[in-house]
Amino acid sequence: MMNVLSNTAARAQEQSIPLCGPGSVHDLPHCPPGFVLNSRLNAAPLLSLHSSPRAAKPQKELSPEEQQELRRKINSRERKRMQDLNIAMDALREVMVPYASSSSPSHSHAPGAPPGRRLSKISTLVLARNYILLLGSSLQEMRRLLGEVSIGMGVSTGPVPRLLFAGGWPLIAGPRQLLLTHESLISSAPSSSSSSSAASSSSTAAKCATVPPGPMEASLAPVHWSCVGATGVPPCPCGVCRLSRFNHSKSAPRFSK
DNA sequence: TAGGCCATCTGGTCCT
DNA sequence: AGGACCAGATGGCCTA
Repeated sequence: MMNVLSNTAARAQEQSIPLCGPGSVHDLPHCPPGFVLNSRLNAAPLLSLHSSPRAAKPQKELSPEEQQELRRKINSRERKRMQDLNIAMDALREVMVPYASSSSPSHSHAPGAPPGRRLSKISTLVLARNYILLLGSSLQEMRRLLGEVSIGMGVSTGPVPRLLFAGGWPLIAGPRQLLLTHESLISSAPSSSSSSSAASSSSTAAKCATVPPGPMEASLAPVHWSCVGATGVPPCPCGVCRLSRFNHSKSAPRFSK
């Protein structure tokens, strides 16, 4: 694990050197001579900030230096954003890697992730989602067993935690839904799907018939732990379902920052 | 060498 | 208006 993580950090550091070259916009004051310049930088000059199709609005006149400075700021923000995203992804990996390594290769999505290798982003996300679904179904099963036990003992709500017994276990569907009940989740299911990133990929397979209609239903359905094909379930033709069962619900509004 | 994965740049759109 | 978010393009690195 440490190897994986340190390797990740090293590689990230190595690759975080922005592309730069003569006349290009870069944040680092030092730029390796002969560094390969992204051809797009040549094709799309920075001054296009000025003449974008969006320029219907009156744009403030900017000197080339100001435009360059603005572009630097924007690039820097974007880089920071992506680095933060990667930090979060690493944190998620750290949680998922032990789980991933404990399951057989055919059980994790990760077609390209042999054991011992860092989980790719897509593998990490798919694995995390499956893990959450498993927890959901385990919880469901636990409730059922507790119900049977308490009925057999002639106890309605004794030592059994009320929340658990009543099915009121807090289910988290999003930052704004930290304490929702089962029922409220179901009623709000269409608007409480995952992030917009997942939503964007979901748009490609809205007609997928092999996936459940909503997040709650998905969590209640039995979880398949393998890539499609190993379970005997015919694979969905869409690109996402090839990776795992995936909920193609309509995209949710963005979470506020 | 092809393909997968990734970081970065960039322009567009949406939100505050 | 400025920032956040997104997706396309591009090129580098790594592995089979």
